[in-house]
Amino acid sequence: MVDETSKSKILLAARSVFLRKGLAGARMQEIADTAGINKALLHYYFGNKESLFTSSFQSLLKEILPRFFGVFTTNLSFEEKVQTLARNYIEFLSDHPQLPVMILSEIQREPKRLLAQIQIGELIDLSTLQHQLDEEAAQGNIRKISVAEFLINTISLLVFPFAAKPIFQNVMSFSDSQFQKFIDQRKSSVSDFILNALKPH
Amino acid sequence: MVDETSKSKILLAARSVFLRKGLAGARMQEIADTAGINKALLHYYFGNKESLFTSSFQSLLKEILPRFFGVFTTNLSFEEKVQTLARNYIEFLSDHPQLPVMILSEIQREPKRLLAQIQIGELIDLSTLQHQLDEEAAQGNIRKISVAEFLINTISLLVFPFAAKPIFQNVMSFSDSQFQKFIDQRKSSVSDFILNALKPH
DNA sequence: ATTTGGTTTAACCATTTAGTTAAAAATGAT
DNA sequence: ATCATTTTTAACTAAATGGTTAAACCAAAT
Repeated sequence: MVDETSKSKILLAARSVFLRKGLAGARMQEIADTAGINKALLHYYFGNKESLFTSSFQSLLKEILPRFFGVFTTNLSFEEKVQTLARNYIEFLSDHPQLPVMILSEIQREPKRLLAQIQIGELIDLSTLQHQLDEEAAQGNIRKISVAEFLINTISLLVFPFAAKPIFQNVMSFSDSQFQKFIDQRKSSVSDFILNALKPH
Repeated sequence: MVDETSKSKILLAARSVFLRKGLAGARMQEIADTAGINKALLHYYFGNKESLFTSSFQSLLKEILPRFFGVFTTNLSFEEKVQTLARNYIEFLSDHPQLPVMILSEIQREPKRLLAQIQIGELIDLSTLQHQLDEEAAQGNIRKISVAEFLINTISLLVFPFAAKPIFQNVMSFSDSQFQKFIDQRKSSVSDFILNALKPH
């Protein structure tokens, strides 16, 4: 059963408007309209714009972070982890292509306020992942690589194409459906690319 | 000799403020103050905020695009092109880490207005690059790869770490200098990563 | 029937901000 | 010295916008 309280309707609406306009560009009135309620109720529940933004950001992160990093707490093999990660990211971001840019830009603009909410440490144990990478390297399955480099390379390949979607489509003269086709292929091609790059000499 | 006209001082100041605050978040007064002139002169030269934004964006692109894509019009070998690309991107973005997010977010927010200014076609000939990739593949130097996939993978690996800088530093507990050290290593490690990924079976 | 909490209405305030204006001052070329 | 151009000053307008308020309304629970 869907949560249809006004509070959650507001959070959903705020998410959608902030996603398109950012904090500074969003209008409280538009959020109220989108939520199908009035401006007074916005302030009744959330006090002011910033606190609404923070709340909506928080509820968003709560939803997506486990989806993005949950795979690291599984028992999958290294190869399977990479493949699962790629599928998870690409499938979710295909439905929310504007998400990366909005998150990145709001964090860049006010890092302290938002970073506090991102406690990835609870979702991904860096030292365990580093152990797995070392283990694979010791067994000659992959080259030696630091967890920092592995993570940033993997996430870069998965997320950036969505962040750069409009400019990429422009450069390549891709229609929306061509872009989506290209992106779908990446579910496998990105993991191939990464696993190849990590193949021992 | 540096161009010290008011007009160019304004463009520089606008660039810096828009870079930090974005179009909606920027204040004309702050731009005037940064430029060391008054608000009336802003409007005297640029009429309104949007036209100032467009002008400053245009002057910015004119400066950075050749730096980013000029390598594709050289006679360098494929390997050297990748290496040069990596160096160029990383060196420039190290000095302007906020640039990617601001460009991506403004393009996402108003694609038509800004994409018109990005005529990468004049800087990078896709079919020539595709030929070079095919050629290398035919000679057994690399795997077969489309120009779209090659470009997006390469640019992703080079640009995304800067876009994600604050969150990455947070996750990794990297200080600024640790981040810079990590980034410096990527001048070679990214090209290695790419060239490995493209090594034939 | 009354209370309670959520919700609407609609008017209102205060502030910020883009943009304007007109006159004066500075600057530099002729 | 004069003239055109650039720049400043400072006050002003108009609009947008975040936020407030108080009274009324409604539905469900008691």
